[in-house]
Amino acid sequence: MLSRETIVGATFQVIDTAGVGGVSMRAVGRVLGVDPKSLYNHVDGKEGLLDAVAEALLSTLDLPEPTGDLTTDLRAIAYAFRARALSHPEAASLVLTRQLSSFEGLAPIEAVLRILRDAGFDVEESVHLLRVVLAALIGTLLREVNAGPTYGSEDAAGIAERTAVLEASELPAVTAAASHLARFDADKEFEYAVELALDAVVHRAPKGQNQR
Amino acid sequence: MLSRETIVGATFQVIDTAGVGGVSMRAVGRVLGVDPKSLYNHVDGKEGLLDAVAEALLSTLDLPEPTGDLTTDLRAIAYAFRARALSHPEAASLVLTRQLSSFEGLAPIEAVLRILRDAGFDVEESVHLLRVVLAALIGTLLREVNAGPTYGSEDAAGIAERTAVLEASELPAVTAAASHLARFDADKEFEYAVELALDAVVHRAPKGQNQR
DNA sequence: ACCTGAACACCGTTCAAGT
DNA sequence: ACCTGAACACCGTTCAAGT
Repeated sequence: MLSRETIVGATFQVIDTAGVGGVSMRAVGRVLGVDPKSLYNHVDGKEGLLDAVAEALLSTLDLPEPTGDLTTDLRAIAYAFRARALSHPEAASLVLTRQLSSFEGLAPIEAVLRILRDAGFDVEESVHLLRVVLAALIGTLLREVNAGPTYGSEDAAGIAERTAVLEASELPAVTAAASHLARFDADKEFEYAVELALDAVVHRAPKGQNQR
Repeated sequence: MLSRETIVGATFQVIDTAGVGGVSMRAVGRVLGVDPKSLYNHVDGKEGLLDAVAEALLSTLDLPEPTGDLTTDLRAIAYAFRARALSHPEAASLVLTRQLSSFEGLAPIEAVLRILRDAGFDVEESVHLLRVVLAALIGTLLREVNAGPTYGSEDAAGIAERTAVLEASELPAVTAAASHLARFDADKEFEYAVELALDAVVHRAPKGQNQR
């Protein structure tokens, strides 16, 4: 018997081997040895299936226990989110890109709002901060998964080639920065982004609270 | 006679009426009254066509004249970028999402690096800042175009409905912030994001420079 | 240099009929 | 309640043949 769960599982299988672009009702049906049309009994078309995949990914995000320290707690959530998104790199763009309205997506939001509230932010500013920080996180992760492992810091030949291309532009600032632009260390970039975002949050925190 | 230019133009037509999802070689061919296979003489398949569209959008970004003031100049670029991305809202996700390697994409990068360099940042930090700020910008705009006009601040009924859904979650911090979470004013969110990012940049700027 | 006919191997989805 | 046959209206792309 078919079920929503097994269908989502089969979709992960397709995504892991053929990418999100490889997902089709027919491909998923093939994995399950079932007619693609049967899927419609459990899932709301292809869009609904992809939403279900994104939700499955988010729902297993385990939120770290809060310590009471603003930056420690926000940082922990950011890293947990990244770990989850990268657990199926090919599926990451789904979580990052879909407008999720399900309950699944609300737990992390609750966690972040609670931390900000405890740090003394008022509700309105908390929502703004939540949105900017999340956008920065998503933008950073999106670049990371788009760049792919090809863009790693290892591949010396690739770096040399990209440096050459950048220098060929003859734009002075680009040329001067070429060797840095050609390199991309995902871990370091993420760390830099998170620390910058945390700085910005702390910088706006009301005084006399527990953030330091 | 067909040309790359007319093909890209026809694709914009398709995108503006049917969204990115409506783009197909056949649909573009139909607009031009031409066999879809003919497109392959001017464009590298569908992927290449979408790249060309994104590049066309970026290439008409006109960069504001620098004034020499760090925040003024970065802010001007951010707003110019947004205006361009939103000029064809349905096409925005292409510019925001594609890994562009063309010359077109380098001009804005040159501009930003030059501003950061003039503010006294060293090359390595400039590249980091460029990447974080761009990621934040992209994340913010992606949300904006995904949310769509539906999520405007006008629609009182929609806001009420979303507030109710959020409150139904019974998560305390989400409930407390429900009325703010249900609202989304794209202009204000963008402004907040930009000012936060600029604060973060200024905060890291070497002293004794021209940023103030 | 450019266009297209023939051809191939794909898609998502509805709906009525079966169990 | 679930599965599927028949059917429809789509896709992207290659390659050889035409002008």
